[in-house]
Amino acid sequence: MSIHSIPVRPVPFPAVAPAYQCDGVDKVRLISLATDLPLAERDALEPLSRRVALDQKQTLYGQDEPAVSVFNVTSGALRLYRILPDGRRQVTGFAFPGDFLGLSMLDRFAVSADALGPVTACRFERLAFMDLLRGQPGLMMHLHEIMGHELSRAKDMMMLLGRRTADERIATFLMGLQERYVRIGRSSVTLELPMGRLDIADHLGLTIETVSRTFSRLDRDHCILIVPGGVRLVDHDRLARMSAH
Amino acid sequence: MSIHSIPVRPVPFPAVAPAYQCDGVDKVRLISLATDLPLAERDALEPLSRRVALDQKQTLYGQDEPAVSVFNVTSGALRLYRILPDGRRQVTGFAFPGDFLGLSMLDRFAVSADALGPVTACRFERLAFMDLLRGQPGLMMHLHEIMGHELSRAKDMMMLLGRRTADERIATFLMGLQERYVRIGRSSVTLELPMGRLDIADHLGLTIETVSRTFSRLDRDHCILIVPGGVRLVDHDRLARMSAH
DNA sequence: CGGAGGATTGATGCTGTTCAAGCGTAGTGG
DNA sequence: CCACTACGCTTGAACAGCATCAATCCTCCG
Repeated sequence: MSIHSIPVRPVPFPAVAPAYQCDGVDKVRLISLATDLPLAERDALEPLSRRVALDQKQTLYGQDEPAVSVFNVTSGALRLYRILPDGRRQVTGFAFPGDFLGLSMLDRFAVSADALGPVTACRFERLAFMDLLRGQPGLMMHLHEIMGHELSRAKDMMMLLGRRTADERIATFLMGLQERYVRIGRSSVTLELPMGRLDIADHLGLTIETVSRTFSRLDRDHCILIVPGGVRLVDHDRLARMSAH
Repeated sequence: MSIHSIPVRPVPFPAVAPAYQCDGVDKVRLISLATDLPLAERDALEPLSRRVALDQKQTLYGQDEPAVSVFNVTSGALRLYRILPDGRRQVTGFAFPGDFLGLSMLDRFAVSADALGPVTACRFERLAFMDLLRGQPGLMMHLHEIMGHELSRAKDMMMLLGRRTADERIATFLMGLQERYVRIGRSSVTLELPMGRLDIADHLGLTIETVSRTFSRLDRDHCILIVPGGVRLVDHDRLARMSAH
């Protein structure tokens, strides 16, 4: 088999070095560099934190469990979801490096969270975290602001789930994911999709078949290119028009 | 026409005295008694506030407008919504006495808010409000918690919009509204519906026709009783089962 | 009485679901 | 190296739930 017969199979996604390793030599940074937090505030938090590592499919916490911890994701991706008694599932979102989980700091978790692949995060004991915040109004404000953005995205999702077609949902999802990847400094030509089709379906309020069909059609129309483990956004403009904000 | 021939038309909903009048004699309480806030914290806020009054259909603020204010509703009801360029609308929620609006305190409002009927609210200048919070970590925490609940309800909405049938949506909506009315101390036998069918439809991701048909069917099945301006929840258990949490 | 606006009801159609089969790749063991 | 399985994804055909279009009704109000 000559070197030229190597299949066109695109290169796997370059492994992004976990953020906590990017910082320097002697000091290990636990809180993801992708966070919105200023350095000083991260420094205030770090002493409280402990590392956690999860393998694929392991769960970080379950819905309605007592929320003893707050988390900051440092590498990998998680899915956040709720399940109805009869098994119907709504994936409320996905978490990536830099994201905080459990920020609302209620007594119990509002959703379940499990790992889509290997994940590292740092964990804060919730009560200690809250004590710290009481003395750091600036940091508290900042976390409040982050939560405000989360709430705003939740309203985007309501619009998407309540009023948009399948095509629009998929397009919006892809564009949104790309935007998020850019913010955390990942290459934006090709989108890694660490979640499966079923996760996407349960996120967008569709079935796996509809997701698959829509992906296929977008591929056929040269709007996207389906590659193993992700998609390449080919016709960015058309996607943007479809997601029609 | 004898007194007995007076139509069975139920009595109009008893006007709930605006909360700010319930407080005492010499001191006018601006912040709604229905708030979750402890008295001491309300006292800290009040000096900053100014009353606002709206007539039906007047708007309190528009989506993407610079958010110069934060509000606390004292009487009446508002609808909160977003609109797509092509006119599709998602009503993200309704606001009742005690509710805070604009609590995420981002630079711009995430949704539009307008009055479903006469409304009074109290307005806080956002920056002054934030300054005050910096000195009141307990109050800040409290508002954060309120926002946490809002986020949790937003996730309920995602589940509802993404995964539930029309019947379930209506049942869940009615049960949820009742629960809210109970919390703010309103009679719970008969539900006032200050919003129109179209508002409900745009809230639940349905069309006005589907909402109307579902209401009619529930009425026919003696599950609810449609009365002018609202509904009476007759078969509470069946509704609860339909909303199937 | 007449008009306006919201709500209801009916007939029809479409989008996305459901059910079912087939495909591709990865992993395993002979 | 090749079966064999497992799992996720894709594709097709038929169906259903809700949307759309359109007409009518009801109630409030001038």
